[in-house]
Amino acid sequence: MPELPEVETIRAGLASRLANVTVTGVEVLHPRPVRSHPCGPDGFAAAVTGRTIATARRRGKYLWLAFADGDALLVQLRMSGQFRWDDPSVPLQRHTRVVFDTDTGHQLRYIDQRMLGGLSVSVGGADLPSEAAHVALDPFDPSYDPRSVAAIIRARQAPVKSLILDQRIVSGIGNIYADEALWRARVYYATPGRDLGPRVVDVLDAAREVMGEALVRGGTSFDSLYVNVNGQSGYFARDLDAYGRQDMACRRCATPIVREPFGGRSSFRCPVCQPRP
DNA sequence: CTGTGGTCCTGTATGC
DNA sequence: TGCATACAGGACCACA
Repeated sequence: MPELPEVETIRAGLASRLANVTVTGVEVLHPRPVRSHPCGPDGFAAAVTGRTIATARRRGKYLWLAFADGDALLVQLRMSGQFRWDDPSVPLQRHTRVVFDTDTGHQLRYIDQRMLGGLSVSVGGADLPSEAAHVALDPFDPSYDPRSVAAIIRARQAPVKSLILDQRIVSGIGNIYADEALWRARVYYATPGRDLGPRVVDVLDAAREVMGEALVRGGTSFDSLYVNVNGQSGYFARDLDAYGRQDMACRRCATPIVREPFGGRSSFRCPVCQPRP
């Protein structure tokens, strides 16, 4: 569910609370989110108990808690994963899957309605888990080079939206910000990468711009499925120009926004600003 | 290698 | 009131 601005909001919240915090106990309430651990839920709990967290890091939508010993707890929130930082007296909310007790007295709680996401221990992964090494840099990485990303996109014939959603090409962009970037750049989502010409740069610039604005607002939230570690929603939904605005007036030309199926999900566009070629 | 579609899950909204 | 269907901020995998 969360895209880069939401994951970054969560990462910052975790980093500010978890530095030098030790995990004193782990309770796995549902086995699925720890399915990738070879020794099952008990093995996962044993592997994490006693670890001291140094910080929280991120690449694209991949998030991990870097342990002081060089290993890491890798987190993929996917569609519905979230973290909460709560006092143990606060009742567990529905869909709580894993509870971490810490030496601060507070609990870190992993909640995931759909359980498409998961937690895993990455040996030696404190700096960059090998499981996330295939993920490209995101637009806010100091080493991000939009020109090389543009070159990759212009060499492909797949639809531009598929390409900017491909986390191996550029990371952090999901369905919301893809539609927002394409709206800002006035590009039709199914335009082949190789037909974009100089507009590739517009799309990439727009993606970074819109995600940066969303980050300042604490991310995009429509409901309780995205909240920060305090349980609060982000405020960017009101600023969206395309996503979720079916039949509402385009903020540039007043034409009703249309929703169309694409790649098994929904795409929103302005039929005048982003015409099909 | 490239592009596409199915799949993993649960919950909610909508229509018959 | 049921029941079926579609859809949801993601990403992996098999297949042509």
